[in-house]
Amino acid sequence: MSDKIKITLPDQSIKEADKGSTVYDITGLIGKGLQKAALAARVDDVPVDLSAPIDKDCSLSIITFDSEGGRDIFWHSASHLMAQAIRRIYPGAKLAIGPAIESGFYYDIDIDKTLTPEDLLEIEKVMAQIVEENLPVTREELSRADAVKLFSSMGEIYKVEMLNDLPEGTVSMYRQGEFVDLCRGPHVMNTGIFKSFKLLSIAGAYWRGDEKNRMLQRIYGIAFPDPKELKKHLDFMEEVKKRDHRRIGRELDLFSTHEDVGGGLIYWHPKGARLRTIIEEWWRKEHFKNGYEILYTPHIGRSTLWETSGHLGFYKENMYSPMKIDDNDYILKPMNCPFHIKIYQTSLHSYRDLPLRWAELGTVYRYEKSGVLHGMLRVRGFTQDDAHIFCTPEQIEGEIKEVLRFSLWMWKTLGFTDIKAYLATKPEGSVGEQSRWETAQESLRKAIESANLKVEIDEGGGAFYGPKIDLKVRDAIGREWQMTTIQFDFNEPERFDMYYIGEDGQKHRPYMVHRALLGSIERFVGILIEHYAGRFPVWISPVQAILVNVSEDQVPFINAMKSNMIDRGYRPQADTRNESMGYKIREAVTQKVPYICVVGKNEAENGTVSVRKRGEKDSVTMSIDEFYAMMDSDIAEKR
RNA sequence: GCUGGCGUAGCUCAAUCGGUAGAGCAGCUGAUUUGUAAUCAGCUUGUUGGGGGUUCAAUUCCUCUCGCCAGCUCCA
Repeated sequence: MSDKIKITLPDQSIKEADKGSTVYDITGLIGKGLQKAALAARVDDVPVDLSAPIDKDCSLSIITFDSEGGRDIFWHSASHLMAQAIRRIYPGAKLAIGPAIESGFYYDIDIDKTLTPEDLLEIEKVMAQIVEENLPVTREELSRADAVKLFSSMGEIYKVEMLNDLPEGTVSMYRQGEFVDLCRGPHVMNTGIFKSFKLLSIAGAYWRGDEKNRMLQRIYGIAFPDPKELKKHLDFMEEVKKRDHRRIGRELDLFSTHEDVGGGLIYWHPKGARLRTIIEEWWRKEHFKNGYEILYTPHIGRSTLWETSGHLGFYKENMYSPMKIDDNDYILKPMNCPFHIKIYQTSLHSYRDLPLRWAELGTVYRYEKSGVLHGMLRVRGFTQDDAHIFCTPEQIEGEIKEVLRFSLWMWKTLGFTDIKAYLATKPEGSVGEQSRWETAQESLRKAIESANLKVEIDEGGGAFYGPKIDLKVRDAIGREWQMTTIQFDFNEPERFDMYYIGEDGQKHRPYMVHRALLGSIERFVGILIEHYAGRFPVWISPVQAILVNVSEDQVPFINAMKSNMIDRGYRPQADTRNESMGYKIREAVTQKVPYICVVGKNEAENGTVSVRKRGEKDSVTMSIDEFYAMMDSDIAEKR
C-alpha cells in the first residue's frame, strides 16, 4: 500500500501528497498565495476544514473568500469570533444562532443587559484581541447526547433546543480557545485571519423568527479579508443612504407622507405627480399597443363580493373594516380582480372573444402593520399596474410568453436590464384541478425558457390558487427587487362561476391570470428614484430643462423660450429670480435637472442657448433648434 | 404588532451638572444686474411630538402616549 495519495484539482491536474496531509498542506503544494487565501475546501465536493487530513485519492477545490460559498464560511467564522468576544464580556450571555447572511453575519444572543452602540465598540475591541491571539479553530465530533450534556452544563438553552431537533448521531462543534459552539462548519483555520471587520447594528429578533417566542438581541456585522474591501462595503452603505428615495423625494420635492393624517399614504407633489403621470401615460399607451383594454373600477365594494371572491376568508388580515352604507357593509378594495370579473360577467363570452386582456391602474388599500411601513416602498394605499387575462387553454402558453416579453421590454426601457425569474409551483392544500396546474406551470416554464431568463424554481411555493412567476430586477447598485408578478388563479373563476361558450357550444371555465408588471406605482417610483439616484432619464424627468438668465434683460427671451418649449411638449422651468447666475446653476445642479440652459446677452442676441448637460462641467452654445434636436434624440434613446 | 434607538424652526443640527432655546440653509424685505455649483444686508421662524408627574425651575429626570428610524414577522 502506497503512502502517497493523488489529489485532482479543478483544472484536472493532479498533485501527489503524503497520505494524511491536511488540506492546508496540500494548498501549499499548489501555491503560497492560494494557501494564504484559502478558507476551506471541498473534498470530493464535501466542504471541509483546512485542518482536515486527507488519506485517500480525491478531488479537491480550494474555497477562498471570492469563490462560491467562501463568503459564507468567512462570515460564519466571523460570527463565532463575535460570539466569543460577547462571551468574554458577558459570561452569562446565551447564544442562539449566528449565521452568515447576504452581506455579513449576525448572532442572536440572549442577555439581560440592553446593548448600546458603545457596547459594540467594546465587543469589537475584544474581537481584535482574539484576532491578535490567533487562536486555532478546531473541529470536534461527539454524540448528540454528549453535546446536549455539554451545552446544558453551560446553560446554552437555545443550543440544547437546536440539538434536540437534530437527528441522533454525531454532531460537530468548533472550539477556539475557551470558546465552543455547536456548528456544522467548515470554518477558517484560526482567528488571526480577521484583519478587518465592523459591527454595524443591533436589532431585536425573535427566537426562531416566531413572534410568540422570546425577543433576542441580534448584532449585525461585516468582515473582509482585505481592509480595502471593508471600506468599499461601508462606502456602498453610504451610497445606499444617499440614494434613499425618502431623502431624494424631499430634496427634489417629489412626494411626502403625513403621519398626522395617516402613515403609509403617499402625497404626490407637483414634480412627483409629473413623473407619475409620464410613466402612467406611457404605460397606457404601451398597453393599448400590446392588445390590452383599460378599465376603471370603484374603490369600494359590498362585503358580499369579497365573500364570493374568497378574500374575506384568506385575505382578511390585510383588509380594512367595513363601512356601513344604507345598512350594507362596504369594504375598501385590497385587489381589483373581483371588479374585473364583474365586468366579465356583464355579457356572455364566446371563445371567439378570448383572450381578454384587461388592465387597470387600480388603487388598492391593504392593512400593513405599522412597523413595516417604509416610504414609498411599503405603504397602505397603492396603485397596482394590474391586469387580468381571461383565455382558453389553447391560448395560455402564448399569453404567458407575451406577458413576459412585454414585462421584460418595459424594464429594459426603464433602464433595468438584469432580471431574474422565480417560478413558484403547486403547494400542499391547493385548489384547482391537477391538469390545470400542470398546463399552467408548463406554460410558465416555457415562457421563461423562451425568454432566456435566469430562473430559480420554488417547488411548492405557489399560492393555493395557482402557480406564478415573479421577476426580480437588479438596480444600479446591485440590489434585487421583486417587481413583476404573473399569477394564475384557479380559485376566482370557480367561485364566480365564470365561463365562456366553446366551439362545442358548451360552457367552459376560462383560465385567469393576474399580472402586475411594475407592481405598484408607488413602490416602482421609489425604486426608480433609488436606481437613478434622482437623475432620471430625460424622457421621464419631471423637469427636463431649467432656463437661467444672466441678467434681467433676458427675462423676456427666457419666458418666450419656455412657452415655446411647453408648446412643443417639453417640460421646462424658467428661473428668472433675482439671484446670481451661479446660485441658480447650483440649485439646478442639485435638483439633478438634465439640461441647464443659460441665456445671457450674447445668446439672446443670436437666438442661441448655452447648454450644460447634467454631469458635465462644460457648457456648449448652440442654436435653440440644435438644443431641441439634442433633447429629442436623448428622449428617443430613453437616455 | 414586537425589540431597540430617536423625536428641538420647513431642512440639517447645537444647548455643560436641571437655570427658562440657538446656528447654518430655506423663507421674507431691500440693495445688487450678475457668464456656469452659494452676491450682500436686515428681518421672521418654536405649545422642544403630546399628556401627566418630580422640582423654586424640565429640551434635560420619571411616567404614559403618539410618531419616526433600524430590524423581526409579513409583503407589491
